[in-house]
Amino acid sequence: MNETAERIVDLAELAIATKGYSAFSFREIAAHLDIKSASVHYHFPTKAHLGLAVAERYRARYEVALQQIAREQISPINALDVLVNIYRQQISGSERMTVCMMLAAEINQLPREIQLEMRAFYQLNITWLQALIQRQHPQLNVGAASIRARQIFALLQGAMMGAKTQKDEDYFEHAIQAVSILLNQ
Amino acid sequence: MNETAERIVDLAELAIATKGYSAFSFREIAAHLDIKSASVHYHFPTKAHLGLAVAERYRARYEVALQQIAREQISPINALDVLVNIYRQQISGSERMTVCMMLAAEINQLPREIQLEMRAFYQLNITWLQALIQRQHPQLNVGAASIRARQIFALLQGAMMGAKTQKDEDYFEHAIQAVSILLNQ
DNA sequence: GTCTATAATTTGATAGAC
DNA sequence: GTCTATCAAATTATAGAC
Repeated sequence: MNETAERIVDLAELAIATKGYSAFSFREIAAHLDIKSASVHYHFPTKAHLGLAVAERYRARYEVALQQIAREQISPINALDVLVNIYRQQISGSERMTVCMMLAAEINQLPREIQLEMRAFYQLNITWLQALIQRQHPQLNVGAASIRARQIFALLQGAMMGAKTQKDEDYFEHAIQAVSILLNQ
Repeated sequence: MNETAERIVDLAELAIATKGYSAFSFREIAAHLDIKSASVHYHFPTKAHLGLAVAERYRARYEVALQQIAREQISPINALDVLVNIYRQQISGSERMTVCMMLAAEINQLPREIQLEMRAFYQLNITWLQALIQRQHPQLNVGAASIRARQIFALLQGAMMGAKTQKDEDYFEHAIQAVSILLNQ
């Protein structure tokens, strides 16, 4: 992927995170780059291709970031804090939601490949959280840890959605206070 | 609002909950009623009017339902269970998300009036939950109860989003197990 | 209250020149 | 790799007949 393609994906990611997949357009991306929409089609033949590129890169980055956290061998509590911070940074100080939240909400409207990519993103987060929970509670079995992981991830997603809807970053901070409650249960 | 207008709002609500505000169209609603889109415009001059009608009715129904639960004087735990059930019923056995979740995700794209309506819907739920939490924990101050309310509501929203994204109703059931954990903290 | 007809705009996408 | 030009379709919305 060359530099222009990369910038197209950057802008598409921002547009998806802010307006959603249904509402963003090739012409809008093109205008930001001072080129024509036909040129965007040169790099990504269809909207589905561009959307998939955004989703794939988004997941790949999380995969790297999550592995990085795991390698640092910090405590589960601190590791979870780092993850929360990654999400916090995405939404703070802007109208942006996250790619994950927007594509999750629009799941029924997405091309199949992007749907699968989103499910993989969810699974990546859940699996990582599950391992973290088992480090914190070595006696817990996989099933119980997986359930706890879903609770924490749901909380995180809901916290972001509420904060953006209410335009109130405290909403996020208040909601995620429950993350450590759930981790330590 | 006459019968046709009511059915238009019904279909618009389903369309918004399934595809979102950006993606639903007057023609689609009209087709389901075997009329033309111009006739839909007779009942609701603009898309913003129709969207607002959906949001207002949605909130009004919750207002009634929540008051009803409060009147029944059941325990906070059981009352919370009834609320969870209302959300569960909306999403179970279909591709539907909830109106609240879809409009929350699309908040940046919505006409101002619908944005305000959505914030009011959030506030309605939070306030109700806060009162419920204070019944369960009479010693808790308002601020702490409000924070706990946000946690529970975030969890509920995230649980629905995850279940629909993963097409896995167990995701919802697993995630909302944390509701009682948070209530009893 | 519903229709036909249509305007004005936007969108995803393609053909072909440069 | 970007452009012009264009297509086909969809969208919100309005005018005016019935």
